[in-house]
Order: sequence, then structure tokens, then C-alpha cells
Amino acid sequence: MTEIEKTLEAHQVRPTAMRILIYKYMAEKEVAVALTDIESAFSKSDRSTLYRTLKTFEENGIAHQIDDGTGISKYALCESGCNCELDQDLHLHFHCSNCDETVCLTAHKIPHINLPYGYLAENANLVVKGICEKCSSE
Amino acid sequence: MTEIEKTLEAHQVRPTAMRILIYKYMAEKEVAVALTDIESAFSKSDRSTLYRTLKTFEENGIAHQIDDGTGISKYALCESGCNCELDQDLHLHFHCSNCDETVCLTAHKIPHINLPYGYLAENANLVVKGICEKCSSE
DNA sequence: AGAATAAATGCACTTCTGTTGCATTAAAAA
DNA sequence: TTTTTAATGCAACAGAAGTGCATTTATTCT
Repeated sequence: MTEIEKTLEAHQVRPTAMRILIYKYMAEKEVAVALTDIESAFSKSDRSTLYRTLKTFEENGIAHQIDDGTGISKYALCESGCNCELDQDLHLHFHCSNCDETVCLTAHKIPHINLPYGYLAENANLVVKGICEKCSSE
Repeated sequence: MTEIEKTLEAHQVRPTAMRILIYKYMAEKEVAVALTDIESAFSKSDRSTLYRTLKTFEENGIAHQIDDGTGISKYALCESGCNCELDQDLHLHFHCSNCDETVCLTAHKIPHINLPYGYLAENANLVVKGICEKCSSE
């Protein structure tokens, strides 16, 4: 049994061939992936299967959905210690306006925000936009 | 000439009847509005007109678009001193998971974030989700 | 004022993303 | 092996965003 299969089973997700492939794809890409990215990479499979795979990953804490402000949902694998299941993983995301790629900056947590009286914070999403390391060095 | 007309003209936007109405509508609502909200409020007008009005407001620094993570674009009027035209107005937004309303917390600016080497920040978007003042007091 | 010009509006339609119902296939349990 | 459950593929729908074009309204110029 491979590492990936173990990871999936540890999250109560049955390691089907498709799921293993998608997991591998996401692990190799170092940026967040959109459904359409996976679609073009796995043209033999159906969009709904890929969609449901992402949802399954999300529900089981294998990946988290990222809203980077482009209007397109992207997904990235959770790293160990990611608390996104509890809606409490407050790392920030960086979206490059040049290459349109989005990365997790897991080391950078969202700072605590003092809200006005009466407001209760449950979760937060911080997306910094600009030029990523790859694009700025060209 | 009314205040609203003056405001529109100050931003190089011709104060048509429709635009004045939409501006008034947004000013009265204290929360960010979606295109569909305006649609139901002005059923006599066409969606594309309303859509283009919002875009015009946005392009001319009268309103700014808000991505609150619901997947639906919302808009709010800029306050005086809003720098959203320069993509540099870093106030945060609060989205209530109970009433689904989104408000600008203009007094709360996004704290400065130290990015890894090579990353250049141009803009940032911070949305805090939770329970708003109105809903928490019920 | 009237003609010419430019902008705003309304209509119809398209595209894209996300989403779901249902039949079929594959896998796990009994 | 049979029964049961889960995953997949197909087809379709929903909602938001966006666009081309004709028409109307407003502005400018003579």
C-alpha cells in the first residue's frame, strides 16, 4: 500500500484509482488547482467525478477549498496540522496577478483582528495579490 | 443639483436617472449589495444596465466590488478617502454566516503582512466570517 | 433650434462554473 | 456467490457573469 493510499484511508476515503491519481496530481503541482485544471489533465474522466472527488477530499480534511478572488474555486492538499476541517486553518493565500497561480503560504497565519462590539468571528480568509516569486524573478 | 449628482459628476459619471436611483439604493442599504438585490429592487430595468452601472461605479471609484467568499460579487459605495481605485484600500469585510449580509469595516485596516522573499504584494483581501452585530443580539 | 455625435439602455443570447438525479459499474460485506 | 454499498459516467439544470447589437436618450456642434 502506497503512502497516498494510506493517507486517503486515514481520512476515511476509499483509495480508488481515480482518487489516487488526483491526489498525486495535486501533490505534484505546487499550486492550488481548479476543477478545470484537473479536467484537462484527466480528460478521460468525467467532470462530475472530479468535482465530487474534490468535495470528498474537502469534507474529509484531505484538501481545502481556496477562494482567491478570481471567482474560481481552487483546491490544495492540506499539510499535516492543517485545521481546515474545523474552519480554523488561518494560513493565507497568495494569488499572482501575472501567472494567475495561487499558493498557500502555510507559514503565514492570519493575524488576529479586533472586531467591533457585537461581531463574533468564526473564520477568516486572507488573500494577498501581487507578483509571485517565480514571476518576479523573470 | 443634488449631492448624489455632484458625487457622480465628480467621478466623471453622467448622472442619469437610473444611476442616481442605484446610488441612492446603495447608500440607503448599509450592507454590500449583489446584482440580484438591485435586480429585484428595480425590476423595471434590465439586468445588463444594472450590471454595467455597477461596473461603471467600480471603474470610476464610486463603489468597490467585494468578494465575500459566497461566490456572488457584491458592491458597496466607497467612503471618502477610499483608495480602492488604486487597489490599495485595505479595509476588511465581514460576512455574516447567519443573515448572509456583508459589511465594510472601513475602520479596520488589513495589517501589514511579511511575505516570503520574492513575493511582491499589490493588494489584499480579508474577509472575516461569523455572526454580525445584528444577529448576535437576537 | 436642428443636425450630428456620443453615451446609456434594453433585449437576446452565450459562456462558464457549479451542482444534482439517475442509471451503470465496481468494490466490499455477508 | 449473492447482496449491499459506494463510485463513476452521463445528461441535464441553475445561476452569475459577460457581450453584441439595435434603440433610445442625452450632449455637442453648427
